[in-house]
Amino acid sequence: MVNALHMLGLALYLGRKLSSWMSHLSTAGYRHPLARWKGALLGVTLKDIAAEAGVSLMTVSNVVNGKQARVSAATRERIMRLVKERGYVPSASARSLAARSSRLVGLLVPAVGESSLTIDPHTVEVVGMLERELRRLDYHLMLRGISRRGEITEALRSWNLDGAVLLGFNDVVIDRLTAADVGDVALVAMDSYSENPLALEVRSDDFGGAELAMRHLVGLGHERIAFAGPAFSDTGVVRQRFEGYRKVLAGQGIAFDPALASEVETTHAAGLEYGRRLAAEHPEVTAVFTTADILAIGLIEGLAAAGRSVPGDVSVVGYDNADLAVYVTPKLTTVAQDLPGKAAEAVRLMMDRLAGKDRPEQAVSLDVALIERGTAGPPPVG
Amino acid sequence: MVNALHMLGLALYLGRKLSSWMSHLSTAGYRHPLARWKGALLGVTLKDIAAEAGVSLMTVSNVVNGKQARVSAATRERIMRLVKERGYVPSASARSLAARSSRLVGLLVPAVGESSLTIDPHTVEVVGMLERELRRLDYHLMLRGISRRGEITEALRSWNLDGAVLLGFNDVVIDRLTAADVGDVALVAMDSYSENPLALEVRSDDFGGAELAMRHLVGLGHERIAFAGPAFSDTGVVRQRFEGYRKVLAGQGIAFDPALASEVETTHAAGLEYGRRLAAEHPEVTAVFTTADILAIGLIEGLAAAGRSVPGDVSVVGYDNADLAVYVTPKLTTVAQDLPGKAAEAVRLMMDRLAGKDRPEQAVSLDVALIERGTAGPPPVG
DNA sequence: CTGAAAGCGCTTACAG
DNA sequence: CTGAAAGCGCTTACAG
Repeated sequence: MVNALHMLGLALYLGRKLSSWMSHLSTAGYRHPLARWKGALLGVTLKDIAAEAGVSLMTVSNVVNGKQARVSAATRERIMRLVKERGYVPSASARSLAARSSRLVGLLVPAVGESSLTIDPHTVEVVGMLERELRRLDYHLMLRGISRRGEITEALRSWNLDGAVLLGFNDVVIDRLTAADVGDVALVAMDSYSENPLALEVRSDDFGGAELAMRHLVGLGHERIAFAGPAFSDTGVVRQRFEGYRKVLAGQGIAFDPALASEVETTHAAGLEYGRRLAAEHPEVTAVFTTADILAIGLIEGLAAAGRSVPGDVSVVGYDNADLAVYVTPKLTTVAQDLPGKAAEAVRLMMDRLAGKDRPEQAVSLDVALIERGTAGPPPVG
Repeated sequence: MVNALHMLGLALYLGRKLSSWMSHLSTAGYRHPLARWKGALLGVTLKDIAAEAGVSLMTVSNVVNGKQARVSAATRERIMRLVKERGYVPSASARSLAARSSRLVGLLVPAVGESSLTIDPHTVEVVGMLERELRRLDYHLMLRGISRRGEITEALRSWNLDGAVLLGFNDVVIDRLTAADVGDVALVAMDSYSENPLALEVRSDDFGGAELAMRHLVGLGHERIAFAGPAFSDTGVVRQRFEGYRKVLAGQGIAFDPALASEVETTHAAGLEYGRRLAAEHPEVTAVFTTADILAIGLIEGLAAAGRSVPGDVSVVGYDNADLAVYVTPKLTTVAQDLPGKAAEAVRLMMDRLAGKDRPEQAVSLDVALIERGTAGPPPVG
């Protein structure tokens, strides 16, 4: 039943096409019909439009591409109408092959082996914004998980990408990219502190964000302040935040205690476990600066499980100002990044590069802001 | 400084290429060098490999595409080595143009005008899983926001997509798709209840999910149960859940009270506002079934603000089992969908269709499960 | 097992 | 303002 309907729809659609199809057959000689089935279905090409309009391919091409100066207003009108009527859509692969540009931008995201892409909420927003900016500029976006190093190059090459955004890679991965890998793709590395001149860099002021959080905590009167984040000994975003933490500590004459800096994964579960441990092992700590909201929220729950309340006993500052931050009680004090700015700058840098401009000397660094809510207060008295 | 480094890298890379480039110039006559700059950079083609190996284009093509039977083991070896050495990556656009298939799948998501894609957490997971499945099958994924109806067709056509997944569209949008729009693209409509035979449908058992939630609530002893979700008068997912709600009510001999079914947006803020209103206007309500976790969490906060506790005074059941559900206190009782199953089925249907199999008679419907946590309990006594 | 020819649907770089 | 030719890098459908 359903299949019958399906076939009916197809048949109706094919009706229109059939006559031109038949005549094509007779003039061009027999070619296995199924071989060109798809072509026949999707089929309106520049050539078709040109034939109907009685002009050359070139003229239609010029009209479609808006090279107005090259075509008279009259023929332009006529062609535009035909294009609309026949539902002509240019073939992007043909364009990409013939022209220098594919108008295709890759969004490359790390993928761990066989597991699926884990795009954190923070990244998702950036993806959505990138897509919009790029769509406005008439670029298309290709989403690709990268599980082996060589896949980056493959991705750039095979689809002849004009640009690509690297989202969430370690600095070392960016560092290792060579000119042979990159070719002339306009490559933007987001949140990277790599010095690789082949990549354009857009990031937040991570060092400054940590300073903001720490100054707030210190201003509130805290002295025993812990730090929690993933892999902060590496270079990169987390390292910067760690350095910001240490700098404020040093500025206050507070000695850095390595026992108070913990490597904690960016998950709720890891945060929870860390909270329990912290309460047990370091009861002297009155505040924690974390590098992610989700970690902070887990931490707060872990602290609560150990009988320590936030912000009464311990103050907590998160990072990212995720939606999540206002769903929990008390609402999370956190550092907000300028996500729209990040996306916009990434696209701007890419387009500048594509337009042949020189790479800027400095990486683009976006401002951050402290959002004071309910999880940071003065330390408990006594 | 940075620019100098950049140039240096480029120069080093170009070194290798330069000699073949020069000879090409002299034999082929002068062509504006910059015109072919990009080609020169990315440049290893089938032809290059064929020339180096001393065989024809076709032979290399056969090797690269794994048509083993057609090439002797010896030449295959030699060619494989060259391909590796020279870092040959096939041009996807050339393939797409020459062959019947682009190995490109579109991920089409509604975009409201100029605003950026809003991909809810639930959708993000599906995207990640789709990407992985598709990548394993050697397909690429194109992410595209759709703001006008015609853009669906444009997207399918311009990149000659083999398949596409429609994520988050209203049923009416799916309904209106014609064979001319779809062509022979393998189209999967996720979470759609459209009857359009041109789309393959994958969804959860939304009706059953509502039944599960409602039976739980009824079993706990509730009788005044409210329903909250967006646009449930439309067809589609939310409508199905609404019907499930009504069916259980009817089964229990409880009269449906339209005043207890509220149209509430799927946001925390809307949930919060709804919670306040519900507490004020319908103090008799002892339980609420909502169509989204985020709404449920807002609702719980609104209820709390009005002095009503969950689950003491009011029970709440969410939907989706978002990560969020366990971050709040008390943890959310909710209905979980089989997200990996959804992604896997979508890909399976698409591949079957691409392999020429008939469209299945039935839409694929995935099982749901009730996750009992802390927000649903017996109604207050008295 | 191997290859020469034609063509996919466009754009580029010209010449008129 | 308009168009004929060459070519982008592949695959298809053959013929040997």
